[in-house]
Amino acid sequence: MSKLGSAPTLDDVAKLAGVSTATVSRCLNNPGQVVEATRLRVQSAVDALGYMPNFAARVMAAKRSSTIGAIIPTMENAIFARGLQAFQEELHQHGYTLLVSSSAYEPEIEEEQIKTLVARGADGLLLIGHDRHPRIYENLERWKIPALVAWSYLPDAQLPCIGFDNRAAMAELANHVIGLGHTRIGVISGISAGNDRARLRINGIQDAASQHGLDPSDLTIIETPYEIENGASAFSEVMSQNIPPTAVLCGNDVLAVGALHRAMEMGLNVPRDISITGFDDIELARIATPALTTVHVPHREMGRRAASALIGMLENQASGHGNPLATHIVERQSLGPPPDA
Amino acid sequence: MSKLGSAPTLDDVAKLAGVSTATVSRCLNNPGQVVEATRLRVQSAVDALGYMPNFAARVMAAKRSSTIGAIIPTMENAIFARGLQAFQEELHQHGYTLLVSSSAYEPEIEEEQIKTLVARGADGLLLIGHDRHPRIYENLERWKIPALVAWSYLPDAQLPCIGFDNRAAMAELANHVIGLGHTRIGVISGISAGNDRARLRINGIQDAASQHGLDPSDLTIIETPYEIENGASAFSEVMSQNIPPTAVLCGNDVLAVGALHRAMEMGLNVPRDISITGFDDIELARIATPALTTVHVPHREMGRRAASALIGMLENQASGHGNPLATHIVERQSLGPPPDA
DNA sequence: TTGTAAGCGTTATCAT
DNA sequence: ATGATAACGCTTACAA
Repeated sequence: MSKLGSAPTLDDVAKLAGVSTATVSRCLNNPGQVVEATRLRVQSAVDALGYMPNFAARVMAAKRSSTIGAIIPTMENAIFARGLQAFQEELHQHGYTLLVSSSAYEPEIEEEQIKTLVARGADGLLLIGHDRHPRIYENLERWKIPALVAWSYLPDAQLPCIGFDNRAAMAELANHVIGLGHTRIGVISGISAGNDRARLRINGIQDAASQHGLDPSDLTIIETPYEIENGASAFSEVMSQNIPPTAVLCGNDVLAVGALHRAMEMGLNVPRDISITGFDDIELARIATPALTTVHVPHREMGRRAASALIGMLENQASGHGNPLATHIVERQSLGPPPDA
Repeated sequence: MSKLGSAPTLDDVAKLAGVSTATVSRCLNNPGQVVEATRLRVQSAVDALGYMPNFAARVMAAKRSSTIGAIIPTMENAIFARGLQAFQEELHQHGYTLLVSSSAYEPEIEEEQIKTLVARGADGLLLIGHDRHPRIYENLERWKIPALVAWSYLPDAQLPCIGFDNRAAMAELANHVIGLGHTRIGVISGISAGNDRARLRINGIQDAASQHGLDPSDLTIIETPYEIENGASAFSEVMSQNIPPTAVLCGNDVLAVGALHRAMEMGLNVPRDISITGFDDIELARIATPALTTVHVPHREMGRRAASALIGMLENQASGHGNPLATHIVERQSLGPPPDA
């Protein structure tokens, strides 16, 4: 019997409708199994009481939550926003709810968040990138909870993944930059430790350098957390060398916008005096001044595909594996030939 | 008895440690009540099994979840990011977990999200702004679930609130603009229906106009969803009048950045040819070109205070009511005197 | 200090 | 088509 002022329960509804709790439960979950007349009676009892099923009780009894958990590195900028949005839209269409939390790029926080999400009964997990402690993969296996990695495609990863080839994508851009005549190149990267996307993008630049006969160890590489302000500081640092670079490739658009801003403050004209590029193609890249030349990532499609793949793993024991997504360079105004060309 | 390959339960831990489930539960929740020796034994059983308490079961048994739900209008831009971040940090310090969902500025979605969060056992709710269907307030009361409104302070609101006076804040800015000599003023607002913040900011501008002997009905007001692109279109529209305004006040920084960008595309110099202002003081405002003159909102403090107030309501039946927070104008480069002054 | 056992609100398996 | 009833995994009086 429900106490006054608490949320009504299945039992309250059943009593009011004059049926058993089992019937009420069926009305809610398998309306087809119940005859029209009873269904109507139950429905009005539900409405009258403002009944809402108790989620915890439902999860316990059904042993599934129709909930997917996602742990993303940050919500502070738009890097993951579009992809996650598409991910959640696709999940919603299939009757799943998304629970999101962020790890602030901290491995320990990510591990804690994974536990929290599993404890909350998530049926499956979306993780960003591959770099994490082996213990986490062991636990996931032990708990038998399907997980999918996004934002990074690796052919031989431990977990199925939906994403793009960060290394090749950045190499393509770097090749283009070098092809324009740049030989002194600065790199402003995110912190690469524990972040395969950042690491692979650096590798991509190194690949392109080697390929063009440049010495990869001549690259000036600065690593800094993905924040606009840090992009600005790193730009100052990279430009303060004896022979400053003529092009600065940034690990993402956020860093690039910071660099762009600092260049302006330093009285440098982009791209006449210095070229700057980004990665991701978030909205910021379009509205920056000058608009940012960057690598376009198909965020929405990645989110959609990740959702389908994960649902496939949950419902059809599908492998979840797919093919890498294609990226492409978006040429805007921040990249040009080197000044002395 | 737990089946192989499922997550271990309290019972498994109890058996392994040779104690009752009650004792294991105490070790986890009130370690003080248990003697050192047993505690250690239990702890190693927990570790050995990789035990994680089942959240749903815990919520059912304890009848509280230590979870707070927040429904914010959007995650797509940074408007709510900082405040929410501070909110969640403060909650975390007090042992609460935050569950966030977004309503996309849709009243029906918000209502659905509230139900979902309540069904999931949220102990309390954070809502943005006051405008919503009375039924929602009735339900909240019926379910006896404490809720707090943030981002808008209203002295006689139905729910306790932590926020600032949107009307006065915008009036202060408008007064400043008019004081500079502007008489033809355009307004690019968010959709005001169902959004008291947007509505009150418009009212603030109207207040300032009246106060200076201008006719509030002479203001050109365009309402459009908070997106950069919309700010740009609205700017075109507001400038296409016979006698265009010399200053355009935007309902938030996102719209203002769009307007700024379009002004540049139109070959207008800001602020020489046209002044543009924002509201919120998000990071975007600082890095825009030119940097945006805007109203600074103490987002982090608001988030912190909201968390404290809500926890107070949950734990000490405190009223949750506080005083309005102060805002202030941040003068940067997008506002100047009118061209003909 | 520790154990026993009664719930918590559903779902799902049997009967009927 | 519907009704009993046994789980589900945990917390918390109450007993010992």
